[in-house]
Amino acid sequence: MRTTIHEVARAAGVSIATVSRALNGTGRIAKATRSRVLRAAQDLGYQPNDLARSLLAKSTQTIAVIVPDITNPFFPELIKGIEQVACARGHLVLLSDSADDQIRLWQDLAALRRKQVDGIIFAGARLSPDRIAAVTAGLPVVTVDRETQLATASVVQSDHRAGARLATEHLISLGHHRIAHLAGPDGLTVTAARLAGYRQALAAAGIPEEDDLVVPGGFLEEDGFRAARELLARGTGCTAVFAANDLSAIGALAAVEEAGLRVPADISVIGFDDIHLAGYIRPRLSTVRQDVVRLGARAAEVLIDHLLAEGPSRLVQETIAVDLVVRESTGPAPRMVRIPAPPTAVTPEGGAARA
Amino acid sequence: MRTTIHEVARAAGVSIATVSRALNGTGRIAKATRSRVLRAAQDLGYQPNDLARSLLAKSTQTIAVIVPDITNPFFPELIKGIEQVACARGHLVLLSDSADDQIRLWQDLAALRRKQVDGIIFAGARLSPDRIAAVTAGLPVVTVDRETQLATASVVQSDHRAGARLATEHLISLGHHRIAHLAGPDGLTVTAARLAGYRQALAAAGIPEEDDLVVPGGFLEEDGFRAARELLARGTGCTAVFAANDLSAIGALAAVEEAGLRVPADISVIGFDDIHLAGYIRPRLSTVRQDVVRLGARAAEVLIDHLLAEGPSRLVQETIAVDLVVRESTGPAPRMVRIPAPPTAVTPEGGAARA
DNA sequence: CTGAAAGCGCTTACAG
DNA sequence: CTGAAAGCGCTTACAG
Repeated sequence: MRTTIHEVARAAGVSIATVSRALNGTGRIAKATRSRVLRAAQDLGYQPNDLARSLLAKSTQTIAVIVPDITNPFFPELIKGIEQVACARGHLVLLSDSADDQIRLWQDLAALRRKQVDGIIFAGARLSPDRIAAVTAGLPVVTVDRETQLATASVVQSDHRAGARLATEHLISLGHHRIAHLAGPDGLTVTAARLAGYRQALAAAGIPEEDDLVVPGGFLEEDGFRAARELLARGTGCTAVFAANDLSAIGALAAVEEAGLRVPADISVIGFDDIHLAGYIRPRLSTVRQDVVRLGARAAEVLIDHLLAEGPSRLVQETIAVDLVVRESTGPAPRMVRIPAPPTAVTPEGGAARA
Repeated sequence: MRTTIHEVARAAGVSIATVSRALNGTGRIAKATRSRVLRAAQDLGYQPNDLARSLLAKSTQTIAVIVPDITNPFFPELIKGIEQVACARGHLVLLSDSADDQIRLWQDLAALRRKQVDGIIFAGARLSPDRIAAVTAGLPVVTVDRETQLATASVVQSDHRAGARLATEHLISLGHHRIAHLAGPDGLTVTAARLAGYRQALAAAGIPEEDDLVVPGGFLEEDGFRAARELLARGTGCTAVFAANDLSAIGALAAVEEAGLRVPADISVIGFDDIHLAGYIRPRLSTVRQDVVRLGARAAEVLIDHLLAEGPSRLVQETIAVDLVVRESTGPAPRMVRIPAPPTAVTPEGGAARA
């Protein structure tokens, strides 16, 4: 049994009210009483029980973070940023890695509410705005990478569109005309924003879009691998690829090599994110850097500001700038386009594949 | 203001005790009353407040997970496993990414206790057993990758020593004699265990150890990069490198390439972990696979079992097997050893470096 | 400056 | 089967 305020009160010979005041430094209290109480608390190893405290205060100093897949390197960085400011501002973080599983998400969300979290950071969610609203009803919410007309949520996100434009313009400036895009997962605003930026850049350069050059993909290595293989099999003669993110770019790199082509001599590849590994793999990956830790930090700051504000606070819509990082995976467009022999492309497992 | 049990009681025309029983399905209750209460709760959107519940129950159904750096791909996988079973068994996860910062760790640990978490999973901690004991006093603890004589903690971990032996034996079987080891961070039992396995394999093969071939490193790409560069500069003529983990192996790969050597033709490199990317980078990384998600799942299971057990439960000491994964970064020892010109090795930034 | 009392939102013996 | 009461561990007016 843990020591309670009653034990401390008895040991110090005062009432529990006095102990509470001494410990919290609230209200007038005699110096002597105060130190007597402090001593007693110390001696007994007393630790206040936040459950009781929170029950009164109607605040738990806890925020929930919901992510779809903590295994994707984007989210740990985001969480790092969130944790940093949460800790600094006296909050704890309750984590749910469930957003990609509707059942579990629902379950976790309910549990989180019952636990009386003060607010929620929703990252990379595939939930529709109204469902989010329904579930979080009343709780302050900050979404990351999820533009939404949600009347109750602030949004913090990187400037995906500008980043995609940057990446595409970089390829154009290297002389590429036939530039492919391996898109992100369906139904995410990030996916749409990056596609839009890609299109914008093409349009601005007067390069006509070709449907064949946009391939559905995803955020994992295997998504990029598959998408790139599909792209190569189409025989579009593209000389550059803008991948949905770094992981898919790395998958694309593997597919290109599989096809017997070289990066960047035959095909340039650029990603998005600038994960830590991007500078270590060969060829070093050109990419668009987003400051994910800062993104998380800002999300937490915005949320905690909401919590501190009396009444309904003004919602925030914040966009964070991104940078182009040029490394080795992008280079000048080749004079002559080498076309791989698609029918018998080798799979990574060593077998033969047919598109 | 959220609806409380009182509102529901009034709406259903019963006492709060009855509401409680109806909602929890405990005790005898008339069918009609029960459904009347359920309706009312439904209509009012009633959600019980777990703070009050936990105050009585002396259990919050919440476990804390403490990691040193969530950005290291090992930990997200671990957390994924933990989350899966925690969720399945009705527990929530409170996360603290503070173990590498003593101040914050201390602070978080205190906050976690006040929040009345039911137990703690301590992963990759650099804290001494007695300090852990002091802080967690009384709480069930499971440590991951941290053998400790801690009388109060169970341990779940991969078989690092066996894995290191596997990796080293693999290199030996390829004809390598001069095998280097880029060690992990100082003071971690994982580091010691992997070093021990490496030594065991050498000894078993009758290969004498050389101090020059063991280089202090770490778990990050830059650690592996630096360590490998240092190793190359020593001119030891080694033909194979067993790196502390995959990230450091990838750093080593970069350093080897920097020095103008080829992998595996000139030098073989093997890592530890089998992160998802290992099969996608070029050359594909040979490594030792540990099932980190399972590790996390087991840690959570063991902890929750402790929570459910009446009284002090028997501590568990569980070791999970690992596998050798051979890909492309390891190959036969070269006939002739190529030695790089150390004095002017090129840095990744393009400048000249001196060791 | 300090204590007795009420109350946060629940659960659970104890009566009836 | 149901309700009144006590109590979980605190904080905070309200008196004094």
